[in-house]
Amino acid sequence: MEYTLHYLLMADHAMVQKKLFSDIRDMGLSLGQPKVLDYLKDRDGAVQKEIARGCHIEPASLSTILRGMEKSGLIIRRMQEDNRRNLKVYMTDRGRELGKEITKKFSEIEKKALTGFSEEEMEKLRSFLTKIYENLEE
Amino acid sequence: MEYTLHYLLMADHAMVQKKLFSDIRDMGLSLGQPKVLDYLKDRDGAVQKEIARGCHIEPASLSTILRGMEKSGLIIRRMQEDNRRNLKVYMTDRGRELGKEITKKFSEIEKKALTGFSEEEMEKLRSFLTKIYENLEE
DNA sequence: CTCCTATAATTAGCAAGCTAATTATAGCCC
DNA sequence: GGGCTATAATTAGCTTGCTAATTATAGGAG
Repeated sequence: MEYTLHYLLMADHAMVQKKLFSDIRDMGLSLGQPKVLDYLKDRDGAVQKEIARGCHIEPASLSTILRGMEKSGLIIRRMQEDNRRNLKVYMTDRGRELGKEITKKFSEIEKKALTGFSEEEMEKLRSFLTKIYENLEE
Repeated sequence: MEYTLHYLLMADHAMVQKKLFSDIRDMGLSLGQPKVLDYLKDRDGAVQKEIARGCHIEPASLSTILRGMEKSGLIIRRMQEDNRRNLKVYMTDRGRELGKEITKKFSEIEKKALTGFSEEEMEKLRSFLTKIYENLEE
């Protein structure tokens, strides 16, 4: 049985989400939040528009996720005085703390996923996935 | 910038979904339906449980999708007389027709995604993605 | 200054996906 | 047969994600 690329991507993506789910839940997070914490890790203070692009979701989707994160004290949003349309997003201490756990969890999953891969194969895989993105982005 | 596997998978998956979206919409389908049509293509008459497993979604999620598909005349469900818990799912002519278009669409996207890949690279990619799934499945 | 357009974020309404709980049937053991 | 357990599907309630429409602000052209 020859699987399509679409099928394989879907399967892997679903599997990774599934692996994440229970731990995420235990941390009191929902599934959309980890990617935001991971993004903010190195870009604290980013504007919503940028975060959405970096997380590959629409600004409207991000808006809902951030509302929940703000409510549960993971981030705060501050309006920019020089341009009142922009909201910069900052992690709270709690957010930063959970962010670290998420990062650790991501790398655990990645390690397990890549069991048996040589250094060279990992590099190839990464370059293939990047190339696919670029090809479709046109 | 070194991206995590999780990030790259997420990005590619999101991009493929995005590419599908508009064409899917034009065919009158919603995003959950194509994978089911694609699955049924070679397995008409499968039982819901099997379809869910093959599509990497939960039976509960499939249930909702199938309700919509039955309502719009893409499939019919028939109870098995020998085991009244099982529902076999059959494509209608309309379903089969749209299934063919979906398959074509999938391969168009795949072709675009793999632009510049050698035959050997495609094979490697497929084996990597399969391996990742198996590693995580444990 | 006013109008027009562009941009950032949000809201509304929908589909997809999940878990947990429910319903209905099956199968086994006494 | 009666009662336990297992299994297939559905329903309920939630979050994520989308598009389309709305709100608020910015900025340029006349």
